Amino acid sequence: MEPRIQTLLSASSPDRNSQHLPPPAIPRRPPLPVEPSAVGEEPWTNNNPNGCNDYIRNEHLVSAARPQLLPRQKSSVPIAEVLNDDGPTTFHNLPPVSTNNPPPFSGRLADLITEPDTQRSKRRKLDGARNELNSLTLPKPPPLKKNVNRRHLIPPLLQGLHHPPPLPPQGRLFPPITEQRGDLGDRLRSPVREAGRHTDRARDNEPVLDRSEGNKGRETQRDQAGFFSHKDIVEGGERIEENQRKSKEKAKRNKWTEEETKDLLRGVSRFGIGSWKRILKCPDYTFHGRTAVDLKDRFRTCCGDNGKNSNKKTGTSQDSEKGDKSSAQESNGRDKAQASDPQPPEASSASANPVKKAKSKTDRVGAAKLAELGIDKPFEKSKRRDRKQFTDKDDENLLKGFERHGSVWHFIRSDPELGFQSRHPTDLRDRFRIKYPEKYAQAGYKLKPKDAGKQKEKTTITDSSDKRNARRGVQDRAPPTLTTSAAWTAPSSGTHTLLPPPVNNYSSSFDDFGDRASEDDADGSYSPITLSRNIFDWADANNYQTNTTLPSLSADINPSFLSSIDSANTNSQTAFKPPTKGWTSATALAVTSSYNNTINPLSTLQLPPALALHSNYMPPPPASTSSTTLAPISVSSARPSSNINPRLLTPNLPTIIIPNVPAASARSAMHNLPRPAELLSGLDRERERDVRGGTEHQSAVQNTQGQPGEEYHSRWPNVAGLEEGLGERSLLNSSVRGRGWEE
DNA sequence: ATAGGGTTAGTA
DNA sequence: TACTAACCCTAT
Repeated sequence: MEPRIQTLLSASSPDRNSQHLPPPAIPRRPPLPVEPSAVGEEPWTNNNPNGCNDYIRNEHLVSAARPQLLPRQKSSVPIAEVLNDDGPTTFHNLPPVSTNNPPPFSGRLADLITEPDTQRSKRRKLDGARNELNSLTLPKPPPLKKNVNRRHLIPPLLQGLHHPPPLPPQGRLFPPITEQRGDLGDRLRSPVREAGRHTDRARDNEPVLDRSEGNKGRETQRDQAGFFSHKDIVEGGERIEENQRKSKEKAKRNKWTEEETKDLLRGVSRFGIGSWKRILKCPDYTFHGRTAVDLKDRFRTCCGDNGKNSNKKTGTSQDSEKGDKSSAQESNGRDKAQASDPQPPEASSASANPVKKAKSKTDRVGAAKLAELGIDKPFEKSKRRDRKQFTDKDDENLLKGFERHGSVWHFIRSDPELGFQSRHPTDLRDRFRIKYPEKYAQAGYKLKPKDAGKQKEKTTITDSSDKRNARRGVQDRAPPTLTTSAAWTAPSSGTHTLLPPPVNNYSSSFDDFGDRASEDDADGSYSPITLSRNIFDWADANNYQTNTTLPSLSADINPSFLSSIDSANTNSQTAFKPPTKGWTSATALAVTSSYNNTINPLSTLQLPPALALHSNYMPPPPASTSSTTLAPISVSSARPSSNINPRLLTPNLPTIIIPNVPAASARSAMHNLPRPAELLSGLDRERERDVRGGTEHQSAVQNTQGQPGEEYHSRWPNVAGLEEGLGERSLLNSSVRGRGWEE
């Protein structure tokens, strides 16, 4: 294989490299330290001004590895050159086939576009000469890493996917960059994008993250033959075409045939009004590309709103307080009352909606026709409950209930003061998700994609500012200010005061974090680690104890766990899915500590600046200190902590005492571990807890504003903290503790 | 009991 | 027709 590769390389490389592929010899600009770099960073995004650019330039790498699969590489006229002639955006930034020190690309779109021709030609000569040499001595593809000294917080998992795929001809379907500057900038600043970038990516060997619109965070995959699937690669481009096709298809109206209408009516007669999906799926009926909504609309067209929901009562708007909603509700009730008259649909609609009938007379289905279809009785009513709008008062009560009972929806429902007896617990949950998406997400629930999108936008700002804070280092920064939307679910009744971690002498121990943060940030690869709650399940299953010593934990680190962490680290939106089951938070933390141990002897304190486990609950902030800067905290686990004897805790091991969490939510919710600085702060307060000598369960309830031991009867979690074990001190200040866990 | 995805109603 | 919100279903 290798001789073959060499043969091919020597045959084609000199020509190609010396004449046509002049890579930049020197970086034109230093990489921007803060702003994520632009287009060049993400060769497979739609942001690329020239969709085939990356395809071409990476073809060298691919062809070196599999020349037999790419016979066109033998062409004396490299395809890159041919294509370069096509447009103004040439491939002058193409990397050499092999260089020991490939120059970093600033990643700025401007660099791609505005380079003067003179520079271009100069570089062409230089690089041509250089590449000629290289081509003689390089039988293998160039090394993937250009900066092996770069420290990784987590071992890279995605490096192997950095090869861009050879695109088929259709692969050049990347759409032109037409988005406006602002859009591009926004996209480039997106957290997903930043998270996906990797610290020491060799640009042409990078993992290809397809971040085209609607496909963010999705990793392009190779197919069995080792190629990236065409589908994945050109998906971004094709999606647009597909959408255009779709909208064209949608544009032309698909008129209902008589047979379809008959089938619809038969279906309604059989399954009842509202069972659109069932009707649609029923093989007895034929519909031409209809959706359930189409069926519903068609039925309304041909039969009006009659015949349905006759079970609905008037006056369901008794709690409607909004004028519009109320009136809507009432009219709804009126319609339903009318519809409750068990007369044939046609007769009902005729009397109830004369206007409608006149409007779509031809579409109306008469009783005769219904009889003809064998429908001689009113359509069965929908079995759905009445749709009942949530009023402002409802929302208010819902929030109140949430503060009172947490996310135990059936408690909220049962609370007589709140008046949700007619609702189902899930109704309350759904409404809460809609009305208070931030709180919902912070409570550890998964937002629906739509809501999540909104939520992401909100949190992006906070995340990036936190990152900048981290970059500045611990010493000279205030703890990240967490906005309500980002950090806390704040029961107004809360009286706990969580103080910001004081800056202390330990802070300097974390200078390395600042360093690392800036390192990572420079490349934009830094992101919080997101772990799934499955780690808790896993830990349970494996009987991990929170007092396990760090060394043993280190020894037990599952490689795939770290890989998974890295995977998650690459994309902050990716939930960590451990291979077996979960880990306890303590385990995860210890793992992290031990991992960082390779960096700094203060192993137990070494946490990434914003290591984020997923947390189901956020301890409520103090009502009186809403502006106080607080660290994101909260660690939880699937087990109550009261059975853990603090005396048994192993020195040097951070131990997280964990409140009970619903198993279901434990699987997917978010946790945020404190940052190192916050872990280091508040040491003295921990002594207070130890002196009190209560169980973890009790001592975790702590108020730093003179109300120690206040018990909060709710589902709010208590995070008892990380037990340092050095003397009487603990790493956690009070901010890492939430409310007591009393149920 | 709950989480999360799916379905349907209503509206612009 | 698209979209949102209310409601439903089902696996856990």
